[in-house]
Amino acid sequence: MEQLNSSAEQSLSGYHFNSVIDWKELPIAEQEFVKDAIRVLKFKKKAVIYSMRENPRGVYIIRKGKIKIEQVSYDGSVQILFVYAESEAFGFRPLLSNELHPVNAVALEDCELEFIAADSFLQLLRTSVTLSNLLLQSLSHEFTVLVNRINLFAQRGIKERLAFALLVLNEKYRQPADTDVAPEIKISRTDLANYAGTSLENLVRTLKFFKERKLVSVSGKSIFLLNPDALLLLSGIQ
Amino acid sequence: MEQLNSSAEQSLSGYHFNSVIDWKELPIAEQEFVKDAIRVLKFKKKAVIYSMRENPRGVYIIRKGKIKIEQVSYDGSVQILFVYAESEAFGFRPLLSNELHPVNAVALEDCELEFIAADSFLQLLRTSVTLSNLLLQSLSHEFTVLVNRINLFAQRGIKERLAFALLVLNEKYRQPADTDVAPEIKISRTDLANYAGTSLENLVRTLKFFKERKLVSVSGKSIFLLNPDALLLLSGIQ
DNA sequence: CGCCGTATTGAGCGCTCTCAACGAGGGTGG
DNA sequence: CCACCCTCGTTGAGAGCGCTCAATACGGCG
Repeated sequence: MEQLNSSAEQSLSGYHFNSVIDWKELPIAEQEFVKDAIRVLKFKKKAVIYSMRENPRGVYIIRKGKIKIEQVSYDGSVQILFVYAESEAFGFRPLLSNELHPVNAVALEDCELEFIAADSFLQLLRTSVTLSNLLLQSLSHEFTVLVNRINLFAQRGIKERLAFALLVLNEKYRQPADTDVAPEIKISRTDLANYAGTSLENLVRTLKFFKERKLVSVSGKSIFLLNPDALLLLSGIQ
Repeated sequence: MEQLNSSAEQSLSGYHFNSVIDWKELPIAEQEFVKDAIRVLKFKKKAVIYSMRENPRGVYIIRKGKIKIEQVSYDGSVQILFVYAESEAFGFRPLLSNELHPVNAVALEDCELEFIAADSFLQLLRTSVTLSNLLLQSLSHEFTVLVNRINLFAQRGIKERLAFALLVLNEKYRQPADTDVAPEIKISRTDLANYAGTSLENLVRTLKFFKERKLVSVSGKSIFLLNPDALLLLSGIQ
């Protein structure tokens, strides 16, 4: 299982990103600046961290918990775009392009977030070439990922999209030390449906299809991938 | 018509980008560096500028003509992701994130491109804070655009996707001086289908639907938008 | 004039959505 | 402690959208 996992992981690289800003790469002085600027915020499960059309207030870095980034359309349909896990940063992009938030950020679990206010972050950015380059590199990679995802949504059916969604979530829910254990993907059916871009009913049916073929196992709200390689094949992303 | 056009244009901002690097914002010395680094390349219609899985060779800026960025899946299906027009830059993102090209770039018309080799571009980037910031701003905006497009493809039907596609192309095909004339969108049905993410036959049918409702007019391969505002409503992106 | 690539139209099928009913589980108040 | 409710999950049936296959029309070019 573990070897299979890692092969799936590799093929995913163009389809998945960790939005991590590695502060350790900054000069010491700048690291100190960051350390001083950080405040810690706590959010309960389902709490809204920010909403669409708000002004961005700063950068958030996840210390503990997971959050979802979603977009709600005028007709009420919800699309979950990303799930961020420990040590990932979010909320800063509209700061850079001077726009309003295009999405909601909502806590999937109880969360502890580090927060750096917009002015501190932008002040640092103006002076730090290293930070600029880190962000550039990260944004460029994410561009590739998003392009691949557009293709996925434009061209692929639900089985493929769900297979893909599960593979990505499998990485997000992996515990740092547990590379050799199948992660426990703990997410509501509704959220999973909105992430895969389908209806709740269809999601349940497709999940059942996967279960019958021993690709996943389900116990309560938790999903475990039994055969990531087969899912990768199914997702048709290679 | 013109007022309608400009209102559509505004609402499109979160769904559309001009990938322009404004060299004029750089210090004079850097502008000179760029000027010396540029070579001019010519490509015939349908010529491939670069292909998926190739190493990125440098930055291209369009002096004349239009190009399409497309992704081809293992099953042969093609998704056109962007169309770039005069003065837009492309091909540099995988340079920044040190990846292979995830897409093909193909000339839609006979083209004249300015080319800056990878090492020159990266050398400039290492020293130029202004360039870093320009790119950061641009990439962040594009991130927003892509996020919105994922939503579009994941949640919307063909009418909506085509309406949206036409609105974006309308901007791409607009002549610089002609803000008061409906642009002539000159693109093959197949390309348009691949851009809207549907089959050729379905595209033709949907286009006919638009024609019958006086939303567009067609003469040969050229399409003119008669009622951008109605298309905007139809696309449901407001 | 005939050929080839492109565009258009029709018919039938399969996937996915919606609507609707039912089941399971957890929390709350009587 | 149990009955109830409320949310979440599951299953079934039917409708509609969009796809594929196939046939026909159009238009430029040799």
